[in-house]
Amino acid sequence: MDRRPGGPQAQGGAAFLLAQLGSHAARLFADRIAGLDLTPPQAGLLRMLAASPGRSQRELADDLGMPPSRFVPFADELEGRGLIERRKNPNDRRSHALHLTEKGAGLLAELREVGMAHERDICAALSFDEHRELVAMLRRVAEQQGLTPGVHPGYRSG
Amino acid sequence: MDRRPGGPQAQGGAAFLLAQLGSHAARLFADRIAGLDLTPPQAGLLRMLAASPGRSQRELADDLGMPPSRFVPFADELEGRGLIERRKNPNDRRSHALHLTEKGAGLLAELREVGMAHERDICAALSFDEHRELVAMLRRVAEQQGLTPGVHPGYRSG
DNA sequence: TATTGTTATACTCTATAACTATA
DNA sequence: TATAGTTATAGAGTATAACAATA
Repeated sequence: MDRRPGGPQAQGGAAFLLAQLGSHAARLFADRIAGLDLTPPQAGLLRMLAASPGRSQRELADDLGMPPSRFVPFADELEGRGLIERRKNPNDRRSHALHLTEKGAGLLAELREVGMAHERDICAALSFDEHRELVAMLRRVAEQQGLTPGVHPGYRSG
Repeated sequence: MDRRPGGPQAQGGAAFLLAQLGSHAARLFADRIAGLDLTPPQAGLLRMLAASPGRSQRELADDLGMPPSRFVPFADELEGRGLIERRKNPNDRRSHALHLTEKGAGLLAELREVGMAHERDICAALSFDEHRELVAMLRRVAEQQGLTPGVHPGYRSG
């Protein structure tokens, strides 16, 4: 029986473990990609641009959970580093269509390798089958909670 | 086969899902306990004081991942609300021994109920057995990653 | 001389809201 | 008149470091 004060659910329940492990995993990931001079939101944008190129800044800002005004200097830096580019939209000249550059695509490839190493480290305690089961359960929970696959605005800093 | 750009691990791996679900669960929990006028770090301190009363501010600040200077106004507010109290330590008069008041213990009881409702909501997609399996796996992962049970400094804001 | 708690300051981060150009 | 992007400003939140009391 769990006698830790605060109640078993509070400290040992799935919700708490998810929050604890999630913040741990996010911090570790941030440390890893710092070696590529990227922050988690920056990595997120690169992935989003690879998945669906040509979207407007406003849409992307919404997905990243940041106000449009904050997105501007955020995109400025990546553009200055030659990783993304703003293309003029001929149909609506107010909006910019954002795209990954070749250099950006190259960095994204490195990012994927880092991501796989990260996955291995986080799940080191699990067997191959257990890992598969865990992913399947987490996916169901995420879906039931209405979370969009592949994007989360929980990123912090950057 | 998973063809989403960014790679299957990046967006669908366990590490990503943990981060996504963890931040989701943490945000939802923060919303819930806002009804008790508590932030996640405040709730964390109440639980810590119930688990091990009489510790010094420095120790508690370390566990919460905040500098001692920030802990001062943080504890001030809870003391002002009559939820915790600073007792003089007769052995070392530099340090304060922090304790939960009766009122603080009462609020902690409410907090537990909120925590259980939170747990049910987050795991609504899982059967009883699946829930048990998930918790067991997450505990193993957390232990292998060297995380301290019951405490995590990933809290934000408050 | 080192450590606990505290205070003060300076800085980063962020959102709000004003502004422009297109529609 | 409404919207995309941008800029400016003001506010919150935070850490760093100086300080006082005690060891």
